[in-house]
Amino acid sequence: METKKTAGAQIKEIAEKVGVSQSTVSVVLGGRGDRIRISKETQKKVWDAARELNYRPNIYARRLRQAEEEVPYVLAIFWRTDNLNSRVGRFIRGVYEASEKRECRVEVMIQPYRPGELMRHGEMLSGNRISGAVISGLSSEDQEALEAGDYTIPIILIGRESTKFHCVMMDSYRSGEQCIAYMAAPGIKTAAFIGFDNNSRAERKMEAGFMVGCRSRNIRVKEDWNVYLGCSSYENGYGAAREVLSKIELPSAWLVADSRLAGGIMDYCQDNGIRVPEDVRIIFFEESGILKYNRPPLSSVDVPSMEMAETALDIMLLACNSQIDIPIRREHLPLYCIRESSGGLPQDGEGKR
Amino acid sequence: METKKTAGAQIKEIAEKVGVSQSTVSVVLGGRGDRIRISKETQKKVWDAARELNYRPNIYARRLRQAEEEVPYVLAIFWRTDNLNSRVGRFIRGVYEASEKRECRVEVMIQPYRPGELMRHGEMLSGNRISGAVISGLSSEDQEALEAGDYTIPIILIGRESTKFHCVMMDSYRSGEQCIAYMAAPGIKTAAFIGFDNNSRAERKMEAGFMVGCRSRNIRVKEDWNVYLGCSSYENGYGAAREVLSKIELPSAWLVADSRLAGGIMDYCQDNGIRVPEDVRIIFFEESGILKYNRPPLSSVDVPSMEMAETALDIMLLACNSQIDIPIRREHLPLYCIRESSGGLPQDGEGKR
DNA sequence: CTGAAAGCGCTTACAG
DNA sequence: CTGAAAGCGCTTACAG
Repeated sequence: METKKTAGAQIKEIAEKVGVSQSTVSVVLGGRGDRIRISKETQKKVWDAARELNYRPNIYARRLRQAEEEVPYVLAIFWRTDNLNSRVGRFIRGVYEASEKRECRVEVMIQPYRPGELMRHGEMLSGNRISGAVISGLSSEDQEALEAGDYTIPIILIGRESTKFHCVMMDSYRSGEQCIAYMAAPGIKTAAFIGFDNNSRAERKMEAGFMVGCRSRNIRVKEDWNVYLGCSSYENGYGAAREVLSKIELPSAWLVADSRLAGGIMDYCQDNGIRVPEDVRIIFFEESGILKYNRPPLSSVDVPSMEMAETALDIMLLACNSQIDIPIRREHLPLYCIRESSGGLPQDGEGKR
Repeated sequence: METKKTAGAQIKEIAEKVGVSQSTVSVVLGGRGDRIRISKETQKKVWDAARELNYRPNIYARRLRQAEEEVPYVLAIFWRTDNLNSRVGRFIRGVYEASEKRECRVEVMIQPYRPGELMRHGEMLSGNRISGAVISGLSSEDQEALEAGDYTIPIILIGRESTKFHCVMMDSYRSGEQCIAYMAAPGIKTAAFIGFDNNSRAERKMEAGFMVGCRSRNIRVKEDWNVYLGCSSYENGYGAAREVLSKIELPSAWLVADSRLAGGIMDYCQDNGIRVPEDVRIIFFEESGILKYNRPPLSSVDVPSMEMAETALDIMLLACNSQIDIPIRREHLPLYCIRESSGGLPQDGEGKR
């Protein structure tokens, strides 16, 4: 019928070469030679032949044969190589904990991809070789290529809108709104947003939510007061703080789109006698393990990776089990680490929603 | 012979229920119903039955059947749930890039485990269901349990010594030595190490290397000058700097075991007119994306996760292909991010070895 | 101690 | 448009 597909030797060839049966080879290579009492001599011949023929066991065949009670789901997580930072760790943890909670076996494969090259792994997405896929860090280009394809498995985008696929994202607008809610206080008169020139859609939404939230609280904001930087650097942070402070009236509340600007901003304030949080309240986007250990401890908002992972898993399970045919879209509230820099410290010491 | 193993419905049952052949069911569920022109009606019946019987495809059977030219290696990475930070991302990236370099297909599974519960996944390690395993963050307890077992697949420990398994680690001793080499300069008179009470073996080695390196350069060090903290906090960093400065003569060079102490240490220096790097040169252990944006930019040493991943992959490939029977042990030099806080800035702006 | 044979759950050429 | 049958590469009872 069909011809042999895989390159490389298999158990059969080893058996032929050594002149023993396949079972013997299998037992030896499976490490059970001694237990089944295959002669030392035969064992050695088998190992030698395996090495010589460059044998590589087919893990899938083994797994199929040794079938477990419960067939696991195989979830592939596609993550951009240039973005493999701590968020991927939290995401993985989220998937793991959610799978425990749901009491289902999920095998997590992680597939890094370079921006622009997602479709090099296209065969994995369209070949029914996984139960579902989560794709993070998609560029417009990659998304377009992806949407041109046809898939039977559920595909879940993280942090990107799509009409064709499921998507799980952070509600950036509400996160901006909520930030000012955390910082608002009777005395606060003005507010400003510090972001970037080439800002993402999510960042623009966060800014919009922040501005609207300010206005609804009668905290004065102006497009003009906001600062847009070319990139993160100490100098840009320092300069941004100076620029904002030259225009606004204190006390003020700031939302900063990147915590790497913290050093420059905080130093400018300190150098100029601006007290945080008394004169300026600040929340930074993107939590870093180090913000907490600043003086004052710095507040942050971040993508709730663990929760988003849980949702992604749920969508996969749902899609695998009941053939939902319309894409699901879920927005999550961000993760707040509210510390002193934003004004009030919640009672539990460190507020995480 | 043997009885059916897996729970849940299979293609066969769906076929029986609907009254069609297995091929038809397979084609429909594989998303090729239209292409093969299965009637819409049959397709619907198949889907309905699949849902009703709670069908879950066996991915391994699919993969075996659709065998590719090259059988991939399946590498499982065991990582502690409480340690899923940015290092796991770098490690994954390292494995990916190394597998590209070696031109071999490697499927990376990531298996989080809770400290003390590694052996809950023991069956995965001993069942020949993967090509090899990398285990990071092993506790003594888990290691002991692990070493009691018997395995045919290569197991590679990250950052732990073992006589039974392969191991890949950072050369902490040399990293301490090298840190003082970076900070040494004619004027530097003293040096100190800031670490923790419950320090790890690796930390003790780093301290030892640092001390020896100092002495060999005639930079004065004393056990008494070193400070050992209970945990990381702003206050502990601040206090540690005060304590060290009360004993030593300037200029001095410090190696600090945790970059989260940076805030407190740098603030104490600033508050007391101690200039970094003129009076005190500092290197912190553990790189954080934010250190670079401090003023002065802070130097760090860190575990070279990507390189270690590459080595781990090489060991797995070697072990899979030639049955090395003695454990391999490889030590790596750390990753240095040398910035202004340690004195000299290398010519390329940011020195990474 | 070793071999012949069944079968894990799927997909795919092929015949009709 | 659908079915019968082969076979992916392994492991495992069972017979000898």
